[in-house]
Amino acid sequence: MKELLSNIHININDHTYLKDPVTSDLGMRIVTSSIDMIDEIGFESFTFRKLAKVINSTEASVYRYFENKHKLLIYLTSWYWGWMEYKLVFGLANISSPWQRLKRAIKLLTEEVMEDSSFSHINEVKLNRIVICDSSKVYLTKNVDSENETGAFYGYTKLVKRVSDVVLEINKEFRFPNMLISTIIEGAHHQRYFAAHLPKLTDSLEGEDAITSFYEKMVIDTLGIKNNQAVS
Amino acid sequence: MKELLSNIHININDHTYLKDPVTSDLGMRIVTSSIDMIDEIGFESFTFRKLAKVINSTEASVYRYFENKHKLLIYLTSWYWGWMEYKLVFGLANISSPWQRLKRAIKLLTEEVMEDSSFSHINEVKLNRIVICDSSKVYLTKNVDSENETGAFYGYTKLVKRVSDVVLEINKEFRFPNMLISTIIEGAHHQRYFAAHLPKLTDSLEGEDAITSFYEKMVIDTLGIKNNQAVS
DNA sequence: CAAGTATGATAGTATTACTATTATATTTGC
DNA sequence: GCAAATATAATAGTAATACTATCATACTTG
Repeated sequence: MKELLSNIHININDHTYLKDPVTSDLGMRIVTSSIDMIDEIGFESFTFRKLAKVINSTEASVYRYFENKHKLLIYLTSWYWGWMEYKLVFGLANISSPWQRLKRAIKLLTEEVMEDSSFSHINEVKLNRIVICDSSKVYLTKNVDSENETGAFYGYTKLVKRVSDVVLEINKEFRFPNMLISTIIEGAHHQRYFAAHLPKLTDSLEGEDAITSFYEKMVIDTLGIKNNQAVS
Repeated sequence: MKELLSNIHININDHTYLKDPVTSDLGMRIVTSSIDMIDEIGFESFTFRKLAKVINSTEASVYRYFENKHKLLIYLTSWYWGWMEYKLVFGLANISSPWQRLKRAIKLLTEEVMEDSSFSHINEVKLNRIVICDSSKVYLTKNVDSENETGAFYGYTKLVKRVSDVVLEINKEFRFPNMLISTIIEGAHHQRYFAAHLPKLTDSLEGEDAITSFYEKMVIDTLGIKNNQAVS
């Protein structure tokens, strides 16, 4: 997937920024360094003032790109979901068996993230950690509804829809496709966090990715083994 | 469950407060009104200054009970998990069938919360909404590890342990008991939030609690139907 | 009734989350 | 190659937040 497409670009809803950061050097530095900083000191301690200092710019200049740090977080998480969707579309291309498609999708959504050299200004490993810690903070606020109207969570819902459509390919009578997929996405993130910080809330297995194993088993069992080619 | 036990008291780890709020009138007002306010304006907008005004006290007095609003949130969520555990113990008393015990536990953990008149200073319906929106914010910070050491999340882990023990009663070979239970607790909360604000991420059913139905099905299917008396 | 404890009143500080203004580069269009 | 537009830097300022400190008073308890 690396250098195949040199000009891939993840589209982000333009309500999240005031000025598109990919259109300038300063914008790229804002994105790159904000990822570094949020990963390092946490979203709560992160401020535009600190960021400006690191990138040798000013607070006012950063504000020309993003209204506030919350909007910047929406931008970063939207990028992440867009990136995941792009990886999903690639990963499922030419795979015709619905069970295989679903298993690949689950793996992608739950496994640990590796760096992707296609996007030099974004460190996907760090961004993944940010998504795990902070992505729920973008919608767990009193402004969800108005922000949702502006399309702030479009990338996330689009990804969920795409995977739940695969679920429906397998069992079109299944009544909970979106619940199933959003449960595994959020669940896998939580479990990775628990594994690192609150191990009593999770389980680990020797020499195996317990999280991916669990969610794969869960989905297969929940969808039923009737015409299940999943075991193969 | 109402007036059976007039002196029930939920024990909270004393690292979460500076002065136990149940020991004074001011303390009770802090707890009661902070629940009202956080539910109404959201945790981000909630400040001790605003709270003090509402309870006719001062910022400094509130600070004598809680170090900061984050600690207050830990107190509130700990109370909630303690309360859930108390309801769980009650709800499972004298039920000997493990499957019945598990089904009752899932129902309790995933269903909508009703008010409990045993605790007059706490509105459980509002507190449940706060837990749904804000409980993850207590551990999704850079201080998790040190706060965990002080026992801040003990109530939550204890509840998860108790239910995962029921899982192991049914299938002691099951490799993911904690993951399963923490997934349904966090999952059910998320899904209720999605149902209210981001409906594309969930599914709803006419005349039925889709969330409880889904998680019950999920757990039953995932644990296997071998010696399953669950359907009965 | 004295001594301790809890609360209230008031004030003050550092930091955050912005907004505004002006000057200086840099790019682009002709 | 130059004018016009645009982007950024420099600086300053404000309101709100998240506290901390001090002192007076009221209330409780031994």
